Amino acid sequence: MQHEQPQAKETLILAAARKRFAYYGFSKVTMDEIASDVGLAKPSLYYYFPTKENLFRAVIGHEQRAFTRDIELMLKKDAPAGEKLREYVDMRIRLFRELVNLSALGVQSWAEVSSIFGDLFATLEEQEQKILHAVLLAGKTSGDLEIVNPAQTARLIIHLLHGLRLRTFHTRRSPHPEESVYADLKKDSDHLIELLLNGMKRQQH
Amino acid sequence: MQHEQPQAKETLILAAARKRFAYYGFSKVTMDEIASDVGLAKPSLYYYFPTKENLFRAVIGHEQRAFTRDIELMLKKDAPAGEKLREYVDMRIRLFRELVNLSALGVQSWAEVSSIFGDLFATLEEQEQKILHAVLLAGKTSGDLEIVNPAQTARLIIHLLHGLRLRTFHTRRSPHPEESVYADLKKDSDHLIELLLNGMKRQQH
DNA sequence: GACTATTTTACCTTGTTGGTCGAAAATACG
DNA sequence: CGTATTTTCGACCAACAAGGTAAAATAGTC
Repeated sequence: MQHEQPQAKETLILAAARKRFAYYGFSKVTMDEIASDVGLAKPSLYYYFPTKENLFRAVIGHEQRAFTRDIELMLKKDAPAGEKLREYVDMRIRLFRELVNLSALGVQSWAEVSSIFGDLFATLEEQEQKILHAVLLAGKTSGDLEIVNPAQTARLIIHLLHGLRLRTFHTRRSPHPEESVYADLKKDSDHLIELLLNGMKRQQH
Repeated sequence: MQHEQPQAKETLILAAARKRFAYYGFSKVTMDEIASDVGLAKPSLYYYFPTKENLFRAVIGHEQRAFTRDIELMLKKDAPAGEKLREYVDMRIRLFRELVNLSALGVQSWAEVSSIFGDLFATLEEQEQKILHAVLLAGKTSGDLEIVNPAQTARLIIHLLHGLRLRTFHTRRSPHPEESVYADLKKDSDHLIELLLNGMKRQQH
């Protein structure tokens, strides 16, 4: 016999977990804290989520799905491909920033935590490939962009943007990247997109 | 033989510790992390500070001394006692907020952490008593305020403001008080001061 | 080379924390 | 009211993290 709204409790736990992970990062948050936040004893959490890692991944998955939904909404707009590309970059940096916050680290390296993300990243990259491919294809079809191979170009853009994001790990000095780190990332990313768009724009006669 | 600038290393450690304590709170910060931040191995910290608690208290003491210096600067201004009282309240709330951040808590209660503050609070309260007494006495002397017993009034004000600050612990729901908690505290504190000033203001004829 | 200051490696002890289990409590239904 | 199911919790365990120590190594100066 089902209690009313069992998923409601799961949602509460996810929200509480997300809040703490976002501030303290994965390793510094304890299951005890999350349990207290939702008014339960620690063992109760294991009724809904088998492990701490599982709970963390559920939080990440939730963020990713929200990101994907937002991207899809953005793509539905009637806008030139270039504008969609720029918008996509902004949204991707926001997701990246959020994931960095969610896994903010003590002595634990990013490598340790990225193993928890595991296949979540692979899934995200697949989605990104589809998104960018669709954007570039639409641009080619509409005549906005000159692209020989949209799929290959999409993959290159993804790799370049990823490389720019990776660079932020090598320049940071404190547990949380300073605002300037994200500002620099955005500047570089926007610059890259503008250069690529200039190269892809069909000549105006 | 002295290495160059030994206090320099202490200052670096204090700065690194303060930064981490301010974000993560006393219990979640590890000595390992602080050591890494200043490029040392953990045992090196114990060369400069005997315990983690000692380091924390040194950080708190530093904040307090800065607060006291700022207060003394403010008091040197040529301004009416009422205005100085209002300014004092603002500065005291800022210090309180900073100390709350510096000791932000996981499951650890404020009571546990306040034992670390120990005599630091007693020292601070002594200073506050002197400060407020001086302000009220100056007001009485200048004719701005009607006060029978400035020392007793100073003590009452300190206790009332302290009570308002204590209330914030019973209403908070997350590891870090929301902005609104401090906004409410400021509103109540300002209101208190205005009421007291109205009662103390010498009648204008 | 002697002396002092600073740092590090290796280590110890204790408490924390992820996680489990069995039982109790709460809820729903006939 | 009895039974079934869901949810919760106190007590507990094992592994590891973290505060702290000691001895040795390193660096600087005379």
